[in-house]
Amino acid sequence: MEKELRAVLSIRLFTEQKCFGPGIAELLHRVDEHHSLRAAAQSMEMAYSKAWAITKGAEKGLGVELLVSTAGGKGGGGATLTEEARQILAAYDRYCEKLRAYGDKLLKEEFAFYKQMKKNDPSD
Amino acid sequence: MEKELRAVLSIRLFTEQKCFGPGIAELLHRVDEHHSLRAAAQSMEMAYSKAWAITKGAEKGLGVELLVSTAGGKGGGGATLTEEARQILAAYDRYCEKLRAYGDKLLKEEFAFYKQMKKNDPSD
DNA sequence: CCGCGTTATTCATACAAAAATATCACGCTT
DNA sequence: AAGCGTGATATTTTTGTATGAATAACGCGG
Repeated sequence: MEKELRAVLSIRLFTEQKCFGPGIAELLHRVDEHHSLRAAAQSMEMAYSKAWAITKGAEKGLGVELLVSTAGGKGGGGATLTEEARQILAAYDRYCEKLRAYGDKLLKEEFAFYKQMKKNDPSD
Repeated sequence: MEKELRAVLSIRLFTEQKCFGPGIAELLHRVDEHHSLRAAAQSMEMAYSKAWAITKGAEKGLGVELLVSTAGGKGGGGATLTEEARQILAAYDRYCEKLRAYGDKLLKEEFAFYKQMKKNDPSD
């Protein structure tokens, strides 16, 4: 019976306010997929009002427009990502991936003693 | 007017359950300082009941005793860290420090374009 | 020209997480 | 033996956050 130790990183970007994290990142990915903010929110079981709020917050914090939206018309309208949104999203994804990769490697180094500690524990 | 972009990492350790994070880490540091769980919690404006709950949760998750406590007696009792707690705490601190250092370096690399993006933004 | 489905926005409510409170046991000290 | 300040624990209260409803504007399609 092995208790595997793992690290979970939550990675958020701030300017003068919280502006980008895993929530908005996944949301933007899904907007790109569904071409609609409402459909994106629904697909991840997030209330539309929250989806709208976090995109507004991110746009305000970053000082960058993230969505191009149209209301009415074919299909009722929709939303797509700006070029800036794509760049930021891609950078965030790379940043998270590299940081987690390093975190995994580092965990093995710094907590090598923990396995041993548990092995010598008679209560386990 | 410079909007400095920064990353905030929240680093938590899990086994089969959440067991160690910044809250318990700071709490343990303060127990070491105050020789009391109650005083430690108070010093960081944390409810004692929460302090007790997170130490129990950490002990259960890690499978390791973290505190040696006595109730009653001189000063009413107190709590000190076990040797295992010291080791884990030290490892967690080193882990966080190295990860954040790498995160800072990586942020400059991956988000270099962002500064430029903002410079070219006429709305700013 | 009316209906449909979207974006945009606010707001009251429900739910979950955190904090405060209450209670008891403990064992020195006086 | 009573009091003090602690640890231990359950219960109640408060706070924060997410949700879903309500409303309006928009513009294509039938």
